[in-house]
Amino acid sequence: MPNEIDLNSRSVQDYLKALYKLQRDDALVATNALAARLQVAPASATAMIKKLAEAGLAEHIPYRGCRLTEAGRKQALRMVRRHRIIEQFLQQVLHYGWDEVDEEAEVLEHAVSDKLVERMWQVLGKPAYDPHGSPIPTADGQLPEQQSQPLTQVREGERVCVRRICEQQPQQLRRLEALGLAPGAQLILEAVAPEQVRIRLGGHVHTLPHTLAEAIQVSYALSAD
Amino acid sequence: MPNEIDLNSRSVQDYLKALYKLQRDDALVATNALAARLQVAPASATAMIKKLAEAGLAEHIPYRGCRLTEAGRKQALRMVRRHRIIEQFLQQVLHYGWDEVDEEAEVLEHAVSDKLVERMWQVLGKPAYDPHGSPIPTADGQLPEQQSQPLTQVREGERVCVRRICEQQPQQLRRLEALGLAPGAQLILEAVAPEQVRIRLGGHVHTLPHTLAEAIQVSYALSAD
DNA sequence: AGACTAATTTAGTTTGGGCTAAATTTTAGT
DNA sequence: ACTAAAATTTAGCCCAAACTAAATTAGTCT
Repeated sequence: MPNEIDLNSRSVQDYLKALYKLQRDDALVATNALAARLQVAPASATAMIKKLAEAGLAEHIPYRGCRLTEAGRKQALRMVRRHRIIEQFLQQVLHYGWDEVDEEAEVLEHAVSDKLVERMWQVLGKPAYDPHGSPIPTADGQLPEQQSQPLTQVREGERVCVRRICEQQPQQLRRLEALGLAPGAQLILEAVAPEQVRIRLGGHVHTLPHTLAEAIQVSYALSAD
Repeated sequence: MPNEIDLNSRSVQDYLKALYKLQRDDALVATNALAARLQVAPASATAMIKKLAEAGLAEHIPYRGCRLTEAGRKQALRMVRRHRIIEQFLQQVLHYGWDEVDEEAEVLEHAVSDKLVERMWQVLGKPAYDPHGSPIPTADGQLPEQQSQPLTQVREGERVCVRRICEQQPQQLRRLEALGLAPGAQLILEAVAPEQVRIRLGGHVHTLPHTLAEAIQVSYALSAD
């Protein structure tokens, strides 16, 4: 039943990854959203969606949208693993900066072999999380989830441990880095306002834009990893 | 005059590199030879040759063959540089073996950015030669040539220094490695027969097939690099 | 020189993945 | 409920780079 398709095709991989990133739970992803993400005309997205559905990688409900099947999700996770490992490798071994990493990884993830990815992962010490605290999917397609919530959801006055910084502009990342606000750091949430969030970190009080605070995932756990 | 062409296209890069490898001095390269090397139908090669000629990267003499222009040679050398640096990086940093390196580099050389290649080169210590002694073209497209000759051309009884091992099957490379016959090694040529070549290396005498001995470039210099 | 063979080029197709324009379906506003 | 706007799909096209089959040119042997 699942029709033939080239899983190694650059386009197929990009669509799967984009679909994975856009999908919230099992809601449908709009064709337009997918096309916008990939900088492609909506008609082109439709064409690819139909091919993915043919191949059993996605489910297509015409005029409503589409979502990944389990098989599709697995492939997508494979790409996410590649991407995260490559990014980390570029940073740690080749001394890339935050702002340079993503573009290069975007291309490389389609070119490296499984073997190369695993070698990089070994050289890095087989990490389960990348430097932002994002989990690295395992080679067999499992995603180690940690329980955490956005900093903006926490009660004021709570002491929390930073778990993860979700995808951000390089500039924002550098700002957090300068503050020492990285996975593992502890901080106290002082106040949440509609636009700003005030925190205490290492004896200093800082004010962050609300949108940035939303990307900071934290938990109440004391500090363990 | 030089018409537009995508220098970043995988195919274009492969054709340029193949042309460079096949070309001896400024002799013409046969269309068939090019097609065979790239595992492509002769007609496909013709089509690409015409595009390269259009773009000023090659010169095409219909029904006779083609050769690279200076511009084409420069691009080809850029690819050779990438290939050699990637191979060396895979070996030294990611612990690849001889037999695994080439396939991976063949794909990666089309995907990495100039920046990434230069970073790899730095991490490797900016080598001018790869582990076989093949020169790595410089970033601006110069090829550092060393004066050397095939082992089979040397007078019997001479003491020579190994400069370079030209492209060989992984199996042959491992054999030489086991003997300690690598660039920098010194040996004495004992005898050259039509099929076999006898050498003395590190106090032992070994016999090599003539074809393998041809791929060993040596010089009379005492040992300096 | 003539004629056969091998090499090369031309002509016409295919495939993947884009595109625009037009048709269709869904959604929202009154 | 009806209609206009927005989203989506269909239809038809383009381009790069491969292919096969047919036509052409070069080279060699007698």
